[in-house]
Amino acid sequence: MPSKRPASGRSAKKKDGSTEERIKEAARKLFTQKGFAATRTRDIAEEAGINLALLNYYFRSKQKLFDLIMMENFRQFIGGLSANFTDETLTMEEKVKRVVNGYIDFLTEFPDLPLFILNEIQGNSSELAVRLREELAPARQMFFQQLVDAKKEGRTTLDPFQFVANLVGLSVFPFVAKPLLQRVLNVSDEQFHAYMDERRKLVPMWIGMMVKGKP
Amino acid sequence: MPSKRPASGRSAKKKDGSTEERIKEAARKLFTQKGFAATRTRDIAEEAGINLALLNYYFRSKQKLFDLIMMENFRQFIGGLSANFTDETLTMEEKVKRVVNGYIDFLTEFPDLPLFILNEIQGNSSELAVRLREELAPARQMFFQQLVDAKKEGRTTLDPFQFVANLVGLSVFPFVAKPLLQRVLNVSDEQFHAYMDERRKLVPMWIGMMVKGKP
DNA sequence: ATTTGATTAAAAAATTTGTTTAAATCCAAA
DNA sequence: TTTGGATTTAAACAAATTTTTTAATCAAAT
Repeated sequence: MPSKRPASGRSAKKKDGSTEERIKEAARKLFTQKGFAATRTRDIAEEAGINLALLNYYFRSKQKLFDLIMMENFRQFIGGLSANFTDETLTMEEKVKRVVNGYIDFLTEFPDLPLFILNEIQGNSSELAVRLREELAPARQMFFQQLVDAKKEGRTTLDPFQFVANLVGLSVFPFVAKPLLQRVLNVSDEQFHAYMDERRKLVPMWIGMMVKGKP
Repeated sequence: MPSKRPASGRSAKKKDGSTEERIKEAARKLFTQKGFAATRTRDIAEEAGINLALLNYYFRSKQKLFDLIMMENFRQFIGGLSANFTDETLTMEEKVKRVVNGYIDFLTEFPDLPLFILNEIQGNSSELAVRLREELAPARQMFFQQLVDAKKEGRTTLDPFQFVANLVGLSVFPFVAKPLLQRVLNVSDEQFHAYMDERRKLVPMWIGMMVKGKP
């Protein structure tokens, strides 16, 4: 076994990035696309254009590599959320706007990330689950408080659970179901993108209507 | 190799259903729960309480068994949708009510089906994609017509794509994200069920608000 | 009673796949 | 230029898994 991780020295005789980085990117692509079990180390090596043994040389094992990728993906996924919701200076409406826009930006760039996350949370539970709650605890706390206040002042009757389910359902679900929606409704990639762009304004508006109550 | 598929004769010396059926049910459970790659034929055999060789005896291969299960799952998933949307006698509001209720019933019973379907559609494409469009073509046709009519009469400005994205997002997404929502918002299984029950009325109401336009 | 299909246990064969080894190559510093 | 460690490669290894085979048992139908 290699005594120590190779220094981040020079290398990268081929084209772009260091080989370590190329392996990570290839792994990220395949893991997020097909999950852990369905991804073979050989595929990662081929995608990265490197020798199979290099994968273990740099990352010790498939599992270690996967854990690394998963954690990075995960951090990115909830990063924006937490930041927006713990901002004291923002009104609820403003938060919603920012979260929706943030997700649409993010998911346009990494469309297969949410499905990956959802799969992992269902299957794995242990590792992810704990970190999930920890990292989102402050945001949840602040959000609940804000909703409770609004309820007291009679500005809404909407339960926090339903609120979150709707917010994330309306913003991230279209990306999760992108292939399905596109096929069933006969929508091109460009059209889909345009629809998502529309939703930057629509979703906050709809959420607003839901919050205000039943007419 | 077995020359012909065993007749569906009697047998079933153990407890319930024919062994063929028991294998299928075990396979359905594991495949939908963990996906193709992560499921071992040994696990299926054990879950079904039968000998490993029987799996190949009845279904030839893991892949064949999987394809069978997938198609059946898939049919069930879109069955209700199609039926409701092609019913000429129903108003749009009534359709929405029925689809939402249908999904909540269905997904309460088979919570991990949608994630399975979404994964398959993303990964596989070819086989599923074609059948998907074929089976839903009449429903789509009728639904579009109805929406176009409503637009003409000024009853709505909502695009069909956004309509469907919202409808399915609000009804099925909570189930897809169930583990995530439960952990982050600290919700028990019973509470979750209660929330979903609430949504039978809430979602149609929200959809109604969205259709009517922006206040 | 004989036959036939269903079922099991065990093992073997065949494949797939993660990991390791041993040797070659490369590069910067001595 | 030589040297030594980092990097890379081809090949093999080892373990897991799917599939096939063989032989034996059992239950029902002929």
